[in-house]
Amino acid sequence: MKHLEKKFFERPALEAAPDLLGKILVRKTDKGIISGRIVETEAYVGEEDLACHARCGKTERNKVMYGPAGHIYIYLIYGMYYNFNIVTAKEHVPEAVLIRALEPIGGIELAKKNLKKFGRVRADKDFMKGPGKLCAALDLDKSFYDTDITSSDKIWVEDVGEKPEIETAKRIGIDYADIYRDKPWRFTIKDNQFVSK
DNA sequence: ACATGGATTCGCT
DNA sequence: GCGAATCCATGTT
Repeated sequence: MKHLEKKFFERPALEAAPDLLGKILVRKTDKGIISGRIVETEAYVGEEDLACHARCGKTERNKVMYGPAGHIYIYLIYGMYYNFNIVTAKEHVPEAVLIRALEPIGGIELAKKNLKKFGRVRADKDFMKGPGKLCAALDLDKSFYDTDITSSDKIWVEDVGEKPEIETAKRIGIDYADIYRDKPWRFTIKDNQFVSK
């Protein structure tokens, strides 16, 4: 097992997003370790991509996307859920990969406890399915904004050498994005039950 | 200062 | 399938 290095993220999101499928996301808390296999990602590709938060240029909220690859872009959406992204490409190029779903591997009881603490979300078998629940289960919040995932000891990605069969689909929840809403920039592991709808 | 709306999820119809 | 919950960045008074 090796941790993904900065080099992995220093390329276009459209290449890094499908490559992250089958990798293991590991979250180390003071109460224990939670891990899961990445089964669903989406690519957000720069200012031209109308679904990307960088579509209106650099702002206080999205500035980390303009920074170095491998840093975490996490933000609150709809007042109650966090979304977890990893910045890709190079500095000044605002691209990122959204992690949408994990297949639980380790620390499942701890993850369910985190969800329960979060309150609004049920801790059922789909507890890492969907970006909001995923962040709640992993106890991720704004304090991880701009964390370097390639050097942090609290969260990292491991390469287990798996090459899953990949499917592409349209992205979710971006109906406003005009022609970009139909781009096949969502990547999933084929036939995996933990992929969200 | 205030109004607006979003890369979501749940629960009810 | 639709509305509510609910925060904060952003754009407009």
